[in-house]
Amino acid sequence: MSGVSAPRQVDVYRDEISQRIPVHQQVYEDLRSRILFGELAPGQPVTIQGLVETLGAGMTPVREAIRRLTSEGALEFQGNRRVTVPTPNTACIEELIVARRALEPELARRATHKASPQDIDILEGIDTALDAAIARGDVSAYLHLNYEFHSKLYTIASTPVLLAIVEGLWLRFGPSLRVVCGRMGTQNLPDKHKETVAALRAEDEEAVAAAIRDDVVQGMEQVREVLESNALTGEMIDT
Amino acid sequence: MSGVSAPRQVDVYRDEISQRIPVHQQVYEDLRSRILFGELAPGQPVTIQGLVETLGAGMTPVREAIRRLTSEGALEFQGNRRVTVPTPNTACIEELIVARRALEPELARRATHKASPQDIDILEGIDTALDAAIARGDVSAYLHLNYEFHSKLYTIASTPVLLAIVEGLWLRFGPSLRVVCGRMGTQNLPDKHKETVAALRAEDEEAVAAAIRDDVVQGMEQVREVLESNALTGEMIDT
DNA sequence: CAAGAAAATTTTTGATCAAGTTTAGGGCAT
DNA sequence: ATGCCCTAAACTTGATCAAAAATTTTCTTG
Repeated sequence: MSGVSAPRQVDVYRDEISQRIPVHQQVYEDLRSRILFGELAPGQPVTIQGLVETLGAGMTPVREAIRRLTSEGALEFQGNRRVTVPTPNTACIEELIVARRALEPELARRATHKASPQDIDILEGIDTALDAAIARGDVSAYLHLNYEFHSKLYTIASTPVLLAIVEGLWLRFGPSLRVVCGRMGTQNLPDKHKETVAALRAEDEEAVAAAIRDDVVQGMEQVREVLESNALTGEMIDT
Repeated sequence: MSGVSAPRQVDVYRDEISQRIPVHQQVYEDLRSRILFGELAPGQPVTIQGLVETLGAGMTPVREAIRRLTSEGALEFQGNRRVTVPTPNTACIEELIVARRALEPELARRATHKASPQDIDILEGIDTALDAAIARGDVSAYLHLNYEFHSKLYTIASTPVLLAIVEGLWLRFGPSLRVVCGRMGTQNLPDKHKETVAALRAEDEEAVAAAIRDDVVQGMEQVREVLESNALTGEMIDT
């Protein structure tokens, strides 16, 4: 071809801003966020073609995202080719409690000495915003900020394997958290974030681990309660 | 609710013979097995088109299988569109030790009371075959049977969430086990399977958990040792 | 004649493949 | 050693085929 002095068409676009993110990655992140924060309710079916139309993406990327989320437990094969957001039962919640209680304090412990003062400030800032969200009854903001607090803390630990496991756990009970808020409101959602921040400032490993353990157990117990009362009242899976 | 809901859905004969397994599932299982048992070495690149040609499958199913395994930690994005079998470093092994030590004894404990005499017989049979494999230096058989022993035990626990997590852990250190065997042979690979079986027969939860804990720690320490000696001797990792 | 259920048809959705487009990495020339 | 170009591989789309759900039709029975 000629093009001796021909400028290449895509020469400048390769800056940092461009960041060619593959479509399957975008779809994955979008779906993941919507599941994690309860925008897709438990039991809700997720169809490939529906996502293709909604997101305007091709079929293969959507399939890849669904496979990925299925293997993370965020979606569930419903027997015959159907995929839904899972509805955890009591036994599942029990397992999640065991796993979170075993792993998250460990992550918190490892984050203790690695947390810089700025990190702790950020965590405190998240918690402040979280309190504000609770005060005005903003469920979505509460869910996002609560996740952000834990995620930030665990990221500080710099333990990628443990982090991946725990993030997978959050995907499993995330949809239920919104149901809990719908039942109990945001007022009765105590946490141990201030204790966590104080223990981090004191660099007290055990105290950080204990605060996170209490936070985790407290939160999961509420999920279990609401789940059991839901199972009793009626299986209303309305749209 | 429409109370009719007559079970007019006649069960298709698909139970026994038909069993139409999707291609993406077959590819997933094939790849998973090859990674878990070290047929794909750590660091080895995995290309989509290579698999398409090797397996004779289409591109979409292969992509789905790779996404799934990537999200399970069995494969790894190598930055720019490249996928390889991960090469765990010491920090990664440390994390795996923490996670396995936290979760597998818990699974074993829960399996104790659910294990039927037949289940225990099966476990003992696997261990006998395992000893035979060690005696004749059959690395592949050793790897398969060792996995089978643990997998069988954890399946008995009937805790799907914990099981999924632990199987994910196995995928991460599986490729390294073959490297360990290549270094140390099969003779010096002690386990605590007989102690486990005896404790199961006695229905002694704590003893079962302790045996599995020792087995896990013992095995992972060997992985760590070989990994460190490998890191010292040959930096064969591409820059 | 009406009502309900079984069967057949339609329609929606999932699974797979093949072709076109884009991008990263290696080879080659200067 | 540096920069351009070319190849090979990843990414994406659209089309096609098969399977399952929804709907309609028809047949049987009270």
